[in-house]
Amino acid sequence: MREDTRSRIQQIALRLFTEQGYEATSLREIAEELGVTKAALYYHFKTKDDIVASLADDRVAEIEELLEWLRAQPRTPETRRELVVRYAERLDQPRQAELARFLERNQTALREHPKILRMREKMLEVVGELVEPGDPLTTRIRRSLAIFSLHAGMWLTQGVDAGPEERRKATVEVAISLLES
Amino acid sequence: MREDTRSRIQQIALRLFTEQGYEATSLREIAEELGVTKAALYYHFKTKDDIVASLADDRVAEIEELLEWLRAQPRTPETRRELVVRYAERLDQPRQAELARFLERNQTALREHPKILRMREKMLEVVGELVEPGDPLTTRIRRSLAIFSLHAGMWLTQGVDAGPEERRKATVEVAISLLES
DNA sequence: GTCTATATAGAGATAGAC
DNA sequence: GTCTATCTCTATATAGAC
Repeated sequence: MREDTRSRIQQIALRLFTEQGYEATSLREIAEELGVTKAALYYHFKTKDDIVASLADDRVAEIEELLEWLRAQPRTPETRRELVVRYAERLDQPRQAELARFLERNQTALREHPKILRMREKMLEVVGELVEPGDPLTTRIRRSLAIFSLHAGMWLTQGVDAGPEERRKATVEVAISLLES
Repeated sequence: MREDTRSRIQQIALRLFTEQGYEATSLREIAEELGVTKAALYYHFKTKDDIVASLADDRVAEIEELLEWLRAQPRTPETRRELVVRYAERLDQPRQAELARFLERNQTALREHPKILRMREKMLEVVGELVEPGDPLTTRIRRSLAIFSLHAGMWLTQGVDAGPEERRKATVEVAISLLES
C-alpha cells in the first residue's frame, strides 16, 4: 500500500531542497524522481511555494506543541532542562531533523515566506520562555545557544570517532550545561 | 576617486547575495545597481560563479591567517582564549561579517563550490587545533561551539535592549566560557 | 571598458485531452 | 489524477560594435 502522491511529493521535495537548495531544485527534478510529469505536481500543489508552506507547517506545529507544553510548566531550571531533552528528542526524529536542516539551510531564499516568519517568531517565543526579564545578557545568549547547539550538535561532531547515540548524548549534555547561569 | 569597478561589483554582489540569496540574485540586478549592463560584468568576471569565488577567497585568506598564527602558538588555554578574541575581532570588521553571513546563509547553494569546500576544511582545522586527541566528546563540542557562537552571537541577541558593543562583549564572554573543560 | 543585440536554455505555470 | 503541449518569463552567457 503506497503512500498518497501528495506525501511523496513532500518527501522528495524536502530531500532535494535540503540537498541542493530550494531555488536550485526545479519542479522538473521533483517530478522526475516521483516518476510523473511537472503538470501532475500542479494538481497536488498550486505553486512551488505551496510545497514549502506545507513543509513549514509541520515544523511550526512541532514547535508550537513544545511551546504550549513549556507555557504550562513552572519557570524552573528543571523545566528548562526538560525542554532541552524534549526538543532534542523531537529533533531526533528523521523527518523533523530533515525539516529543520532544510529550513536552516535555506533561510535566505525563504526569508520573506510567511510560514518561515511565523516559525522564527515561535522560536523566539521559546527562547523568551527560557529567560527572565532581569537576566544578564550572557544568560540570554547561553540559553539561546542551548537550543541552537542541539541543531548544530551532530554537525559539530562529524568525523569524530563515536557512534550517533554517544554524539547525541554528548550534545544534549552540553546544551543542558549551557542552561546554568 | 571612485573604487575600481571590479571591487564595486564584489561589494554589490555580496550585499545582494546576502540579502536575497545567491540563486535568487541575478546578474541583471547587480548590473542595475552598479549602473551598467550585464555585459559589462562579464568583462570583469567570467561567470557568476567567479564572483563567488573571488568573495570566498577573501574569507579563506582571513581564516588561513588565523590558522597560521594559531599553529605558531603553544597549545595552551591562554592561546585558545586569544584565538577567540582574535576571531571575534576579525568577524567584527563589516566586510568579514558580511562575508561570513553570506557564506553561512548560502551553504546549500554553494555546497559543491571548491572554494567553499576549502573554507570548510580550514574551519575544521581551526577547531582541530582547539582540542587534544584524548579530549572527551563534550569538550570537542564545547570548543567548536565557542567559535560557532561568535557567528551566532549578534543574531541571538537581536531585539534585546542593549548596545552593539555590550552585545559583542557578552558574546565573546560566553564563547570564552565555552572553552573551559 | 561598456554598449546593443542575441543565442540558448530552463524555469514556473496553465489549458485541455484522457 | 496524470498526460501532452505550450505559454511566458527570466536566467546565464556571448558576439561584435564603439
